[in-house]
Amino acid sequence: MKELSIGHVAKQAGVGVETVRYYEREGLIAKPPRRASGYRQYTSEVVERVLFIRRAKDLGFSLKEIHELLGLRIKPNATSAVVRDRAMEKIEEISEKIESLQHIKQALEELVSACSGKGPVSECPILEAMDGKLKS
Amino acid sequence: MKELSIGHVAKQAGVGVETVRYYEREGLIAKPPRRASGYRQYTSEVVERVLFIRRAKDLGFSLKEIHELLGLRIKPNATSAVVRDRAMEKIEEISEKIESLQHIKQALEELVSACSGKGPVSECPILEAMDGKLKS
DNA sequence: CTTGACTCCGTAGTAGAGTACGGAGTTATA
DNA sequence: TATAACTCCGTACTCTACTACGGAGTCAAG
Repeated sequence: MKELSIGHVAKQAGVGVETVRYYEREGLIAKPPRRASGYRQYTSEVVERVLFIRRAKDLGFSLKEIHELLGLRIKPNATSAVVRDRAMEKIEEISEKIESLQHIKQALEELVSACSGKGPVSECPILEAMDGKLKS
Repeated sequence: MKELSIGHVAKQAGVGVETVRYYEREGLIAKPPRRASGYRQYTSEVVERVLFIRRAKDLGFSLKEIHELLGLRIKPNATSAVVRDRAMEKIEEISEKIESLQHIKQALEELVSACSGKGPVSECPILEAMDGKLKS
């Protein structure tokens, strides 16, 4: 567990220094201790956290949702039904996302195999390849 | 195939009228024919298209990426290697998204089952439940 | 045939998520 | 120890994706 400056964190997480400061302001990462000089002093855990935020953002979660996601924590035994329910909602939401992505992926795969010969033989855009998959 | 006004399209796709016009301006949906009065005249296909855009946006694709996605079309036989490659890139990208979502889902599931007793018994937030899954 | 809802257009405003700036102090390395 | 690179902070700017406005024309239900 080495001590990291904000620049090191940023580089390791693949974001800009300003982004790290921004996430701190927004409460997505904890305010780290400071050196005498006022410089922020991180441990490598924060790198994981930033990577998680980035990934989740890429998956269509807003920072607000990510905040919620990161805040979900359950004390074993003292199982708060509220938190549990929030977590289960999230799981449901994520399952739907996975399904949608699988549909799009399938459509693209059909498209790549030259639409497997079926359908109007002219152009074959992705939406046609998706058939009725849009309903789900 | 009934004729739809912009308001009907918007309602059926669950977006605002302004959003439909915006997508038209951005080239995400085709400019529809107009009545004598200048009113836009749609077929229900555009509803599918808007639904697709919405779904894709929810999955973390930008409108620019969605534009590309919608533009992917392969003429069977005249298989343009370029388009094919773009499609395969997208497939790869989507596979990664699915994997990430599965990791987050898994972590949430562990969390719901009270972190299955392992790890520091105190709080058990999502990042701990994700172990080293962040690497992928 | 009226009248309330709908549509037209261009322009302007907003929210979310960064990104840039600039002057002053700090740190690492040659 | 000099000096380049890094960090501090607050504020302001940018980009994306809408969302609202307003006045004038159009449509459709009663």
